[in-house]
Amino acid sequence: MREPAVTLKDVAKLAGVHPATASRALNLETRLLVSEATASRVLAAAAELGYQPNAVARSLRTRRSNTVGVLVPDLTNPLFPPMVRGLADRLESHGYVALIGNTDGDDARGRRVFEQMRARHVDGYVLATAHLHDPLLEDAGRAGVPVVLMNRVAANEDFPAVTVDNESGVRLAVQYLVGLGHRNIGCIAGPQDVSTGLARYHGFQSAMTDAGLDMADEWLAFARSFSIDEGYRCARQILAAGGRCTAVAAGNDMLAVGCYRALDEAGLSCPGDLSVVGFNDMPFIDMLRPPLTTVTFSHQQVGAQAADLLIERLNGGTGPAKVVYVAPELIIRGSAARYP
Amino acid sequence: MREPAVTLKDVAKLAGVHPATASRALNLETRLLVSEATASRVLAAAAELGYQPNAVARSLRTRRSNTVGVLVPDLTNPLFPPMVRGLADRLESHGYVALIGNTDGDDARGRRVFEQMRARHVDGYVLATAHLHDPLLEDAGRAGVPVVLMNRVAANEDFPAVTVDNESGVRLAVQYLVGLGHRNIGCIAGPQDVSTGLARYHGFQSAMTDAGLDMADEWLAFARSFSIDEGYRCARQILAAGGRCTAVAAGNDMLAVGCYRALDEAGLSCPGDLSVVGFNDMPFIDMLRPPLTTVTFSHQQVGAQAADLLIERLNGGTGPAKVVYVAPELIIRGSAARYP
DNA sequence: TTGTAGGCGTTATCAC
DNA sequence: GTGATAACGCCTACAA
Repeated sequence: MREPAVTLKDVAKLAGVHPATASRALNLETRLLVSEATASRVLAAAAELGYQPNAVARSLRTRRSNTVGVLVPDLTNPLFPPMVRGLADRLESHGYVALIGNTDGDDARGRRVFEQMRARHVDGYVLATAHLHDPLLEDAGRAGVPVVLMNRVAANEDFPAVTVDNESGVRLAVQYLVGLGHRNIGCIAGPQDVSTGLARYHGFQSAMTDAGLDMADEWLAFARSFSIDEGYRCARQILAAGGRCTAVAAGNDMLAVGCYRALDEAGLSCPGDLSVVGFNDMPFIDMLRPPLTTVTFSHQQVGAQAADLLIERLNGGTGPAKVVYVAPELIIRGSAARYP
Repeated sequence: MREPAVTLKDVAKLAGVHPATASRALNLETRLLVSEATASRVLAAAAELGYQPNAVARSLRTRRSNTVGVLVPDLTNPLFPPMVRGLADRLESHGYVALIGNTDGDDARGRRVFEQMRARHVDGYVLATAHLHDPLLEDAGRAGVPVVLMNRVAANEDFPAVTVDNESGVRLAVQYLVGLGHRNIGCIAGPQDVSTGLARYHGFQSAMTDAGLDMADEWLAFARSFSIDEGYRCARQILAAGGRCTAVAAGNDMLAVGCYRALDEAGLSCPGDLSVVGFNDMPFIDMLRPPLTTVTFSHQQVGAQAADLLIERLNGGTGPAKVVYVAPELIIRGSAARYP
């Protein structure tokens, strides 16, 4: 039933050469070490037998695997699939395959997957899960494995990273709300231990200050994760605080969706009773009721750039870590209205 | 900079035993072959050095990898992330890690990823990409690697599989439309070379026949993929055909979303001008405008069951392939209205 | 109970 | 240019 795999030795025998020679002929880098004639004989033999090199054995010998570990905090957040796609496409075109791991925001799980990947000799990592101060990053740094951060950055800039300019993005959103006449603006901030949560909150603060507006504590809530549930919880908290909060800036679209749910449940309307802006412009968010006004950027591009940064490292590139900031753009849809 | 990895030999030396003994002490299965005392000495040494077994070497030796290859047609379809999550969770609890590959509906790409995974010695596959007649499946069968199908099944029932009962699901949806008074019901069918597309179309046909209704060719369109774009194209085609089609059953939610877009663009309203029902109840579909009436089932459960079926095979289970059908349920929301 | 030896499939480093 | 040999790190008969 189970056909024994054809190995290099088989190819060599059929071609009438030594396995080492066959190996040289089969690898582009070493093919020039071998005579034209034998090379083609080996290639023919390989084709005839349907030879597929055993990646595991090769990896053991070469200590490389042409494999990249990708850690994502939450695949069910539609933001990430396009990013992963941009990343995997680019990696693939350079001969690498991406191993995707979902951590569900669980650090312990993230570490397990990370170690598993290391045990499998991944050549590098792309982490979309980084905390500001992340022990995983220190370990990775110590192990000397190239690491690139995606979507999030770390507190120190030791690692190459790609992210949207979060602060500017939120400023765009808040300025827009202010321009619509809003003065009492609340904020559902994301987790403050990851860069996206922190930077967006900072952007909110500075935009409010610039506009000469005060931030009311009761209209400020911190989500423990970028999830719909947490957005819902925070929105209820802000709603319960009462007062005349007329607009809310959410730390990302998932939180904004949670906010929609809270409004629905309270019999309130968006943007009639409350204007809402999000961040990320994730897929499908334009089809909600109302379509969400949010901050957009190219997710695929973030992934592709992360791949580029990693490949640079994998090719031996050194020097200071590049941190790439992708430009955000406000995309105006229907979730924010003029006030009064 | 790069610390040399600690190996079994290091552990053995520190514990003052032979590497073979260390190996036995470290593996649960063989630990009983070693004296209590030395076992704990080895374990202590391993802990002290932070020993992590080299999975590549182990895999080369044992021809197993505790690794499962998962092929998904489109990660950006929100249906799949929860499935993958249910699958990965269950696999992980049995000591396996899932390698996720996205094929983007591209067969050639799917094959490349499949081969890559095979070269990495995955112990089995979970394929959500299967065509009715899929050469990949034959190859896999010949190679003797356990394969389980997820979401889709193959034409022959040689492979264990988990899927929702597509035919019944669509019948539920069509019966509902009929109950609302619709007589002129169209269909945006999915690709007919995959089981979901075919079975749902069959369900549509039989439900129409049972209801004593005729299917009009001009209100029938076949999508080339389960994508928003194709749903849009098909909906425009049906709209252009004119006549009095008052309801449409879409092959899945992505197609229904495309249908929404076509209606929007034509200045038509749903469900006012056209009732629409979908299939899958994918995440976020309940928040669209209008919330989609669709056929639901537990995505995580499909993934978890697929994992169970595979694990059974991996544990040497044999016998005829089980095909598990998960029960569908109609979930009524706002996209279908009474007619007239 | 522990040590020895061999090999999984490749590739790198020697010789020839 | 090609062949022989060793080694990557681990596991497992077999021997002691």
